Amino acid sequence: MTRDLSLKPLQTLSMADRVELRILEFLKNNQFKPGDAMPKEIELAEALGVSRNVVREALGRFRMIGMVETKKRRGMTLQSPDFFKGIERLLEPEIMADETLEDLFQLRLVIEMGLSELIFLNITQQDIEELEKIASNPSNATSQVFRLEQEIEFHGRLYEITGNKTLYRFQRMLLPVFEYVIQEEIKLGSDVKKGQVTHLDLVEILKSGTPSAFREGMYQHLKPHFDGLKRKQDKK
Amino acid sequence: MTRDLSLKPLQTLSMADRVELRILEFLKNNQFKPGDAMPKEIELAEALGVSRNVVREALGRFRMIGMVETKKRRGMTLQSPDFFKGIERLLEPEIMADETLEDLFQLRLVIEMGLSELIFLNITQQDIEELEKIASNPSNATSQVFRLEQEIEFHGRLYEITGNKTLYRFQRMLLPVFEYVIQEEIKLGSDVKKGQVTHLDLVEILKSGTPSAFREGMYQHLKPHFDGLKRKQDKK
DNA sequence: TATGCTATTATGTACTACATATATACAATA
DNA sequence: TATTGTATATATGTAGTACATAATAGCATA
Repeated sequence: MTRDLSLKPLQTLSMADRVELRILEFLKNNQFKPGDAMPKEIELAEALGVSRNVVREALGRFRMIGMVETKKRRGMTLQSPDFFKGIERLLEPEIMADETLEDLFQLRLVIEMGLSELIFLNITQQDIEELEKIASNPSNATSQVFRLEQEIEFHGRLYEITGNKTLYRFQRMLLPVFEYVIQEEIKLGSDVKKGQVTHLDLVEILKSGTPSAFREGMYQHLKPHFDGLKRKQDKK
Repeated sequence: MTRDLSLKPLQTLSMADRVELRILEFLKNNQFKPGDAMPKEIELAEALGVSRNVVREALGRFRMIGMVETKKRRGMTLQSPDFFKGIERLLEPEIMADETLEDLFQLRLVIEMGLSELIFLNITQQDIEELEKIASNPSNATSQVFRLEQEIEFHGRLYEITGNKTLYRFQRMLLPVFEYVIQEEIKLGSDVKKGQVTHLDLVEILKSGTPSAFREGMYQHLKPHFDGLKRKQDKK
């Protein structure tokens, strides 16, 4: 008879981990808000009974996402985090596992399909004109490189229009992944077709259409990518 | 005459920053892949001509997103990053700026609206049955707390069905924000109405409908939240 | 008033020493 | 032989000290 031996994961947290939690707790309990000044590293270290080293390691994580800002003599201040700031630099498609790449590629498609409501909520006449200008650029017809550039510019503008900075940063972060995956697809010989619905078509919908219609248009525009997903799925 | 004095931001990167870049470059150039063993801390420090301290600070950032894993005597190995692992712990709505909270709340709505294609691509008969079971739970009728629980369980299952781990983790990460924002809304007295389309309605669409129909259903289901966005927008 | 100097101070970096955990090998035991 | 115990080597984890660096504030100076 074999019993289940999975007793306990028993993950002992490192000092830095625990310090991280304690600092977070401290900030919450004392109702720190963005802009507030934080205690000095030494004070934290002494209060927690650990070396300044460990405190710095914990603080480094906060710094990484912009949650604390440090200036030389002035000390540290709490800030509203910018989650993607730190990650952006480390996102190297070449190093990542294929599954993660695939996940992020899909995530981008998902978000793009969901933007519609926010866009219609915030778009101005000027936005539409600018989008039209981008979409009308004849570079579209020439090389594949230029087409990719326009692709990025057009869709980037859509994110900007939402007025959601976090969202915008998020898509900026995903850009390298997107490009990388596309390039790999091209290398593997699958021809990346253009969708039936062009950027200009999308602009037309923005002029007089509904969020719902825009979603459908966007789906058609992205259809080649969705078809790609479908093919991969069928293989399994 | 006033000239433009904005010469240069002149952001001097810290040692740790530069070490971070160098290590990343090193990994890329040598085609490191997830699972590969990395050089020891001391080796890196000596090779780069910096203290082990600085190397550790840089490595700490990699560790934070699970990009390197360290074991005691064995050293470090490169892994595929899990971006949200490190961030998850630090995401404390109480501390964040309202704008960021609002951004993340919107982001969740956006993703939810965009899930449709992935769901239809992956859903199984069993998934549908489980969703129906969740949606049929009578707790729905009772307290607001139970309703929120079901809400989380139902939507969480939708993410799982996509088979996209990154996406699933992402929504898990956003959960506290979502709950927090909802609670704040309730405190402020705005009655959080239920959408016209219920979870059971959504299940029906999954049974025989199309991705497009599901998107529209989801919009109706989330409509109270979108209306909330609209109200805020109108105030400006 | 504007500039230059100086002292102060909190973070940034370096270095050393030791603690801790674990892979590996080998011995001991049944 | 297979399992368990023991020893050792080793890379990371933590501590502590010292100094470098940058930025603030105050005062002095032109």
